[in-house]
Amino acid sequence: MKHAYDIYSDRCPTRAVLDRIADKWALLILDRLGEDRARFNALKREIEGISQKVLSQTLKALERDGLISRKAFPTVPVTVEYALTPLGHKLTEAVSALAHWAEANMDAIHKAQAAYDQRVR
Amino acid sequence: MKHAYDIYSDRCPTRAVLDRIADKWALLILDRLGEDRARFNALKREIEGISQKVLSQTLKALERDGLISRKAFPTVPVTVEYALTPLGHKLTEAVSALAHWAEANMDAIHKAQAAYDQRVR
DNA sequence: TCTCTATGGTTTCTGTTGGAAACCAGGTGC
DNA sequence: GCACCTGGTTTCCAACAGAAACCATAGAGA
Repeated sequence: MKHAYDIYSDRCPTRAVLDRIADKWALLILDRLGEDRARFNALKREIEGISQKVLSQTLKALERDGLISRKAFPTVPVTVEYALTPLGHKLTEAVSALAHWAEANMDAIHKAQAAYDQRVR
Repeated sequence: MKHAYDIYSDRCPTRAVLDRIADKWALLILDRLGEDRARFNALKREIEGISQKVLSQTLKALERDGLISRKAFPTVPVTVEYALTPLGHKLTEAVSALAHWAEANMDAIHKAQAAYDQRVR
């Protein structure tokens, strides 16, 4: 057995991790940082719709999990740069696949939704 | 251009889709149905900690998006079977990768968290 | 008959969360 | 002094998640 964890188990610590990465904003941040490092306000601008609070919270959580790194430069005004760690980088393949699956299969989903709404109405 | 969608854009419909699949319970359900079809109460038992309400809601949403199918058999008591559609099946590779990344990298995350908590304390 | 089981849900209530906006600290230019 | 840049934190309210109760149907057992 490679590891004793079971994602289906209530008490398994992997659940807490899944809960964190199975989050719209965390996924978008990881996907964006997979392209290149970025600063706080750049993330805020590029990931449209994210609030400062949620961005700040999510970055902090991702940093605590060792998925991203935070570097502050004593410039004026202060510059803070976020980047993927090696651990986080391994994640981005899966994350990227998920994010871009949504882009690639949007049409099929639209059709399914329309069909469902017609059936159920 | 293969498609005109941009996951980083606020108004892009892919955002709604990402919001739905970037959900702890939806991911676990999809991952579980990737193994084999299952009935309502089987899902409820196997995916520990999910409530009936959330399971019901999530299944309904996934069905509307065309990712899973629902079949009701007029047995007594009624039997309802959920399974992946072809569209949903394409998703499970990415979903599975995400869910099992959490299992595989739990140790590294634990270490990162401990290190972070020590630094920040 | 009356109760207990099972099925697959819906409803109700309450605590936690998410997002919008305001606020904050430090420093520079006008 | 005043505005403005950075990267945040705080405040407030509406929306959501989860726990528990409830529902309809029907078969088994006492």
